[in-house]
Amino acid sequence: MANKQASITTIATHLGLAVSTVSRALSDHANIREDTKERVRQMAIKLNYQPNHLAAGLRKGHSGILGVVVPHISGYFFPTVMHGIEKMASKAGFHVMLCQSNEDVKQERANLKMLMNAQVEGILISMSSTTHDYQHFEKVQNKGIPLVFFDRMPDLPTTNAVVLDDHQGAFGVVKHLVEQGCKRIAFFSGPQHLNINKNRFEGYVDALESFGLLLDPELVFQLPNLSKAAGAEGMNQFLQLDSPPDAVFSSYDMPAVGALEVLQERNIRVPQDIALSGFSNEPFTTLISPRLTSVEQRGELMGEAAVRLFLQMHKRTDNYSPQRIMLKPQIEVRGSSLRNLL
Amino acid sequence: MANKQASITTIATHLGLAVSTVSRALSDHANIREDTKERVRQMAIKLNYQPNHLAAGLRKGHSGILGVVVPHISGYFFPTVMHGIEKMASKAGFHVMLCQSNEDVKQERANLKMLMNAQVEGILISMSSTTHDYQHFEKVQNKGIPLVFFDRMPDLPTTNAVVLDDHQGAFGVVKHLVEQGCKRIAFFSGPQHLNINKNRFEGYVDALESFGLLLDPELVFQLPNLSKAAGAEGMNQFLQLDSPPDAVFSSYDMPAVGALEVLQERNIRVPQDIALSGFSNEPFTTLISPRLTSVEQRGELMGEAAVRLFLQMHKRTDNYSPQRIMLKPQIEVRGSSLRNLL
DNA sequence: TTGAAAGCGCTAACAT
DNA sequence: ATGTTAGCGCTTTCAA
Repeated sequence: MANKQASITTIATHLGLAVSTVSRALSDHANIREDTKERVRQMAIKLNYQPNHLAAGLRKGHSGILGVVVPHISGYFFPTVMHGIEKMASKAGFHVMLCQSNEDVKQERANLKMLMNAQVEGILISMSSTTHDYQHFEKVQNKGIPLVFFDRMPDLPTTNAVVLDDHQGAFGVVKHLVEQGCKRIAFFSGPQHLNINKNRFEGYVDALESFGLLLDPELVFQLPNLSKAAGAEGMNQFLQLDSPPDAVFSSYDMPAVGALEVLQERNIRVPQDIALSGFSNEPFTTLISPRLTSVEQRGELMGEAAVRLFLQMHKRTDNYSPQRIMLKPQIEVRGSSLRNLL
Repeated sequence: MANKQASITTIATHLGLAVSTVSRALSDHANIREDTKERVRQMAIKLNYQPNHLAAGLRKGHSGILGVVVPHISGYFFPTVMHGIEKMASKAGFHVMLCQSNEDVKQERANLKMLMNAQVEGILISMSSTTHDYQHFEKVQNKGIPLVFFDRMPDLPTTNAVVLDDHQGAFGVVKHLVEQGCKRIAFFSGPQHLNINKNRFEGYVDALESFGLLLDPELVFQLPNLSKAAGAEGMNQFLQLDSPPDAVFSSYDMPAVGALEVLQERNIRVPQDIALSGFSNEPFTTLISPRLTSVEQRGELMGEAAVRLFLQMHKRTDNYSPQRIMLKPQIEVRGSSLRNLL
């Protein structure tokens, strides 16, 4: 029962007007008589006219589309960021085109290419974890398409990005643990080539130094992945040490749960014997017992800020000095690390 | 440093060929000499040519874009579905354009309009909870644009949809609870105008009847929202009854956690005194203690199936008889409801 | 205030 | 095997 698509031309013919007049009437151009506008609007409704963005975009030279590439649409963090992006973008009149790289550089490259073909006016991207060279990013920038990274970014002088201050987040957690009387603070670390993990680790190291604690390599566990099992493995390893830690700070929440389960099985008290903290503030942190101390990543804010940065770059096409926006993390102290309950 | 966009015309001029030849060469048309193709390809690379999808779409009369509308990009379920959608759509060569309605009909209408303007070739949508009239859906269908609902759908004869068999899921949970020896099974119900909640409730009711249990209205609590607090409220209400339930089945996971916390505070044992089940199988169900029995919703599968259904409809533009795909739920039995541990 | 006409980049008849 | 040409639906000079 498909109606034939009504176009501006259709309206024009029906009304005995020129297409240009109709076009202007529809975009509320000043030099069109009000009654003409009204007639056009009525006819548009009558014919169920829908503007064709493709045609308008082609003619005007911009598509009104904003491209987004995430490593994956799952878990808690990325959807939250996307929520912020979509909200802000649609408010600014942009359509969001979404891709996932599945943590694979090849797909990431394909995604960027495809988005450029779709004539997006900008791309917001969080790098895949397998991305080590950045030529595909340069290609985008060379085309003059604003490229904004969020959360995961390459460390280049040309990088525009919105990131969490992971260093400060990690530093703050360690500070808190020290205040709770912890002296041997262990660390679960993620893959170091991602800026976020590097910064979390450095925040941990710097905090130890600041508070006069030694960095013991035995107390740093490289997570093979970000699962509960990985955390359990790390925890078991720590417990075999001659002098086990009195706190474990995990770069991610899920491994912290793995650690917690190991501790509960062995009847080691949390936080009294070993305090625990994660990072990301996933919703489940408040559902487990004890509740898990963690660092809020401000995903929605991050998404909004990324769009805002894009909008800035979009305005000034002249040479624009790269900008990095650092969001302040917020440490959510909960039962897993809070010893002084009074 | 923005390169001037190279077009097919640019390539043609550089090579002294006609645009049509270049166009054909690039799409690997049979009637073009191999060496010509090669020259064109080389020049395309040299000039850093990127095809313009807008132009191609306009000319060919289809955009290669698939529109998706979700109530919100947050929580666990919708991102999971989107993951499946994006995966499948990109495999089929479609770009995904994403909107959220924020559970607001007005925004939902605006989203559909916008997607139609963007000339999407189909729309996958999960209805907002405030949608009660369906005219905007009919508009889409009248334009001949395939419209596929997932999870939340209007009950119309024209509805194409992929949904979970919520009735069967709920029935199965009650059956399991009965098998665990529960006799007074209470229910947390969601807003009844959404098909999913209606079906879950009916599954509960039908199961009670099947197993010879009476439906006691006192044991049905209408959730004011889907929060932990709502579940706690319902649980407290049940506990004040003269004869409280020995099982609570919540239409959603989060309220079940609220109920669990109330029970733990009062030292009521789960599952021995009161068994508990949720619905949705959110990741946190395996992180809390006891682990929460729940119903897996197959989000990724649902997304994939929705795209597949769209692809079917897309092929046959002739009159297509509406199809509804029912995904089989899977009941994940866990500690919160498992009494016979041997 | 309105109209005529060109053209965005591409594809697809229809030539040759 | 390649070229010529028209046109997708829209915006925007330029002209009236």
